[in-house]
Amino acid sequence: MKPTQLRKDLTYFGQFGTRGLGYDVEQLAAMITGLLGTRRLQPVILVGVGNLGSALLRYRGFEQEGFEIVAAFDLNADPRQARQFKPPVHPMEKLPEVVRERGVRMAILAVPGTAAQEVANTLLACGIAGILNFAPIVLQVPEEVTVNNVNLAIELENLSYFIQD
Amino acid sequence: MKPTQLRKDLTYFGQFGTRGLGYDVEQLAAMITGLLGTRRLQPVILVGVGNLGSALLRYRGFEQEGFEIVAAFDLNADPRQARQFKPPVHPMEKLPEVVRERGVRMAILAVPGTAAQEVANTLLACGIAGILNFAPIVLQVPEEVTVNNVNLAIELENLSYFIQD
DNA sequence: ATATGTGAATAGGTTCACAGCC
DNA sequence: GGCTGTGAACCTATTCACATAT
Repeated sequence: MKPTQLRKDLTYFGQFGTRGLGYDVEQLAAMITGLLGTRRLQPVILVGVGNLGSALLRYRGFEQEGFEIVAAFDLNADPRQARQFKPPVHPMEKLPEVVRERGVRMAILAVPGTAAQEVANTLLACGIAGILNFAPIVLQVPEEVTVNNVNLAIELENLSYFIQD
Repeated sequence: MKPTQLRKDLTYFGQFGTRGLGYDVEQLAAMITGLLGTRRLQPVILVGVGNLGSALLRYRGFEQEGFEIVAAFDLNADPRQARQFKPPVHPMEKLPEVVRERGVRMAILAVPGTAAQEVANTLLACGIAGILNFAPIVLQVPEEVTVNNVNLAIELENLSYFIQD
C-alpha cells in the first residue's frame, strides 16, 4: 500500500491532517475509532465452545480492540458450572436472555458447519446485527444482517496457490 | 457473486464447460484442485502451540482440503513427550530438520506478536515459501515468500463498522 | 430452451501529478 | 522542503449483451 492510497482513503471520511505538517496521530486514531464504532467497549457473544471456540475465548486480542466477549454458549454447557468461567459458558437456552439484557449486537459463530445455520437462525431471531462466522458454510441471512466469514482451510488453499513454483 | 463472474473467472484458466450443457462437476473440481496445487496431500507445519495453535492442531478441516499438519513446534515442548501427540509437538530446534526431511513449503504461524518476526526468520532460513500468519503484525519477508494474514480482531472491527445503525 | 464463452461497456479502485499549506 | 488533499489518468474487476454450442 502506497502513501497516496492511505491519504485517498482517509479523504472519503473527511480531512484529518494539516498540510506540510502531517497527521495528529491521537486525533486520527480517535476518528478511526469513531468510524469503526468501537468508541466504547462493545459486547460480543461467542457460540460454540469446541476447539476453536475455546481458543477464541482465551484470546485476549479482542479486548484490546474494544470488544468484550460477555458470554459464551454451547449445547453441552453445564448450567451449574456456567459462571465458573470468565466469560461464563451458558447452555444455548440462555442466549436470548443475555443478548437482550446486555444489548449484544455481534456474535462469533464457532460451531460445526452442520449446526451453523440453525444457530444463526437463533441469533437472527434475537436481533443480532453482525456475525463473525468460522463455520465453513455460506449462511443465509436477511440483507440487513452482516456476515463476515473466516475460513481457515480457504486461507491455506490461497497460500498454496501462490507458492507454486 | 453473479453467475457471469464465475464463468469469467474460469476463462482466465481455460475452457471447462460445454455450452448448452453445463460443467462436469468432477472434471471442474479436478481442474481447480490442480490450479490450487492441492492435487496431493501437502505437508504443513504449525509453530506456536498456545490457545489458538492447539485449536488449529485439533481442527480437522485442513485434511479435507488436502493439507496435513505433519508436526507442530513450540518453545515449551517437551522433547520426550513430542511424539505422544498426533501430530507430534517438537521443541523449536527440531524445526529445520523436519522441514528438510518432509519437504515442507508452508507454515502456520500462531505465536505471540512479539515472537512472530523472529520465528518467521527461522522459517525463511529453512526455505519456507508460504506463511499463514495469525500474529497481529506485518511480517517482513523477501518478495518470493507469500504471507497470508488472518487477524481476528480486525475481522471483528470490520463487522463493527458494518453493523452501525 | 438452456447453458457456457467472450468482447464491449461499465463501475470501482489505485496511482499520478500537482496544488495548497505549514 | 516536506507533507497533505485532490482531480485526472490509469488500471482492474464486474456486469451486460449476445454469440455459440447442445
